[in-house]
Amino acid sequence: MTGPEEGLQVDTEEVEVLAELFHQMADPTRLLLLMSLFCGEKCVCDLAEKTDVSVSAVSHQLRSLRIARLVRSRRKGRHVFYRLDDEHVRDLVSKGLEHVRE
Amino acid sequence: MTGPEEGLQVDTEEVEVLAELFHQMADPTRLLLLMSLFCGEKCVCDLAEKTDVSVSAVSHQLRSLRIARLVRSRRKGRHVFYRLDDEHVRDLVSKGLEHVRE
DNA sequence: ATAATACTTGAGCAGTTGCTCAGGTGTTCA
DNA sequence: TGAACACCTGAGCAACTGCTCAAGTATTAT
Repeated sequence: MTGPEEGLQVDTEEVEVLAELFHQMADPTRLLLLMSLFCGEKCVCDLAEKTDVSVSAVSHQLRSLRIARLVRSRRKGRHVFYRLDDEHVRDLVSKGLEHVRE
Repeated sequence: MTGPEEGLQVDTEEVEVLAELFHQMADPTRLLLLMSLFCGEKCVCDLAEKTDVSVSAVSHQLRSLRIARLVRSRRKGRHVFYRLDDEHVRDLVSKGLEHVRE
């Protein structure tokens, strides 16, 4: 009745990796940062200003997102620019938004 | 360069609701429960057995998923059967799985 | 009524999270 | 070189999470 997804086969590690992906998107600050990067790369101080979160807190969260490979960074002079690392992330957030907007 | 999603407009409450949705899918136990419900409704003891988590822990997590409207329950005799409340959840988990499987 | 089964719930606790604060690194410019 | 700017990082702490345990409710069977 549900199509080809009957009997979905997943191992424990796969579930944990997936949970970690959702975990990264499960915090309002990190989610806001990801959404802010939808329209292209931004530096830390821009992100801090737009999200109204301290530079330090933003940096901590970006580090978390970077380690989890949801964002990528590059330095240009004194600024470090962040961008989404993967279009899947954009898809997931968009799908989620569709859901909460019904 | 990113299409119609430039300048994505979201208010604070919307971000928090979306974060809460991802939060529900961010725990390995809850995620496993959701995946177990992909092929149809199951009672608590079946879910506990299949996920190898105690009945009490499963019940606590199902309660959380129920309050967040990711699952729905119905009693039939001594058993309580749970099922996904929304096809969006299936979509999100499937999309996420695609991502972690590259 | 009594017992057994299936599930729920509250308390308590160890582990985790996300923030601030203070100090550090890297880069530019006078 | 030294000051200013942009960012990173570790420590510490209050808040939150997910588990177990013990006790509860709901339903069925005898």
